[in-house]
Amino acid sequence: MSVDLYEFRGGKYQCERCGVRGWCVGYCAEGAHSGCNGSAQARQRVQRAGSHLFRVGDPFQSLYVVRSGSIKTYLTSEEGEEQILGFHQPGDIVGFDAIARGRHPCNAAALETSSVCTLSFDKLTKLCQSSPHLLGRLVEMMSRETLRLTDSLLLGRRSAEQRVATFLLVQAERQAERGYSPTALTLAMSRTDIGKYLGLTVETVSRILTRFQDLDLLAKERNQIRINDLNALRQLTGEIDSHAYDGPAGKIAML
Amino acid sequence: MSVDLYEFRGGKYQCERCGVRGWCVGYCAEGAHSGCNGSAQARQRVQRAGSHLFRVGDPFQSLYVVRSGSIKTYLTSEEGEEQILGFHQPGDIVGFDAIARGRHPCNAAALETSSVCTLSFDKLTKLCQSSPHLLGRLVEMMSRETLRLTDSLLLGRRSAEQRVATFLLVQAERQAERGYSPTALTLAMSRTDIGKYLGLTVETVSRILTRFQDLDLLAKERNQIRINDLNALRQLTGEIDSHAYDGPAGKIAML
DNA sequence: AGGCTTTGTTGATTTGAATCAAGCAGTCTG
DNA sequence: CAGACTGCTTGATTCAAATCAACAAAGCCT
Repeated sequence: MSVDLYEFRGGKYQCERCGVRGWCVGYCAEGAHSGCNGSAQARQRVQRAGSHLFRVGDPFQSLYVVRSGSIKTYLTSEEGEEQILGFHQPGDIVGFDAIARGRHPCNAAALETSSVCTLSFDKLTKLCQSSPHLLGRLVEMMSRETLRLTDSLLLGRRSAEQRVATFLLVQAERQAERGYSPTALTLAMSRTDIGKYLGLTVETVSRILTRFQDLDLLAKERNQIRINDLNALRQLTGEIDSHAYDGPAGKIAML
Repeated sequence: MSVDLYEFRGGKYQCERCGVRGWCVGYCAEGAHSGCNGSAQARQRVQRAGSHLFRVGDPFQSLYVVRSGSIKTYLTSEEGEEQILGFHQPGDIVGFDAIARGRHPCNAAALETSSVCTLSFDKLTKLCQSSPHLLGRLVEMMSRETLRLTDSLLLGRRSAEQRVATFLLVQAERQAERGYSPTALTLAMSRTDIGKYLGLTVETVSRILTRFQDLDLLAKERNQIRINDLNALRQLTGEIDSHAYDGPAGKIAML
């Protein structure tokens, strides 16, 4: 079985040197832990900017682990308006929402050139039978997804300013988790996409960002944002419970 | 092991005559399906109106299956404002969001006298090792939860009128799923709670309900709502994709 | 380079829902 | 039973964000 691993880019060997393996269910599924004698045969795949991993209605075969780049999931209303459900970055898993009905209930597209690993869901569940560790990991990741969604849900009930401030801090925190500077952000998404994600218009997002700049909380230049005052921004979120993305023990708290 | 079943109210015997067993992971866990030789030892428990199943920060031990009545999950912001995350009815499972961090990230309280079954999560995961069917069911229910949250998320981006109309239709659909009339609703929650759930003020909810009544879409009297024009209401939602709660094949579509 | 499109910013105006305020109908309580 | 309370409704006013409108800057083609 482990012969297969080398037949696909993204097999065990790839996993060993993958930057997100510590987070990755796929890594466990490759037999990294005792009690597992199979492989989910993760296949690595490159997505060009704008290309789709899947679209609404596509039959569900596998979960996707983002290895590099970023992916957005979204829905389009019949009036043609796009609603962005989430931005997914390295280490994130996309596709849990498709399990229940066997079809993807949303679209997923790459925001920039990205690579993802494809995890066969059938194989994954079979492997869960022999690996309690993997099962725990899978269920934990799904639970984490409900936390992320709950956070987004609550964010939708806050003011525009709070939404934008929170968005920036979450981006900062996620960069910090991955060892990048939390103050020098490179946004992979357009202002329009930020608006579609936060449930605001582009104009509002733009206005708030310039307001933050005028207050010297940040400096912006195209998709580069330098955060000058992380604490002030944190005040503005009016947040209590950012419980998602708490990965390596909320690094940003110390910043 | 199966001796235990009768030591708790809600063991196998109870499950056999439980109205929600068709939906219930607990029922599978009680050995209803081949390949399962253990029991999650579901314990039935009665909750008085207003009493809590758990509160934010409580250690996570088990999932809860609603058998009768209704449960709300909510968070309270530091300003003391309540945000309702969901209303949970018979057959629903509460607590998935606690798995990731081992603590409940929200509160759960009964809206009326309710009974719930407690499913030990430890035992459940152990049983999943021997029962692929149970594992599939658990993962499916968790996926369904992400769909529910996504729907709530999208609902937050619609107009107040669309939110209220959608809320009523979802309630109607859920009653229909359980064999009750989809047009004669008995709301377990107050207007205030509806507002807290939809991200609107009580006043707005009240105004919209009276507007619907003035348009002869419904008749309301206290917590009793009779829907007169299901189709008109459906038009008002402006909805595309109500993908959650599609249980027994969207019965309401035929109404 | 010059035209074209896309993306972002800024300003003026409108509007949907919140807020503020008051009253009413149940129902709880001493 | 009176008074207080709670839940619901209705009206007047305010306000935050959407909409409408214009323009600037950056990328893209030939």
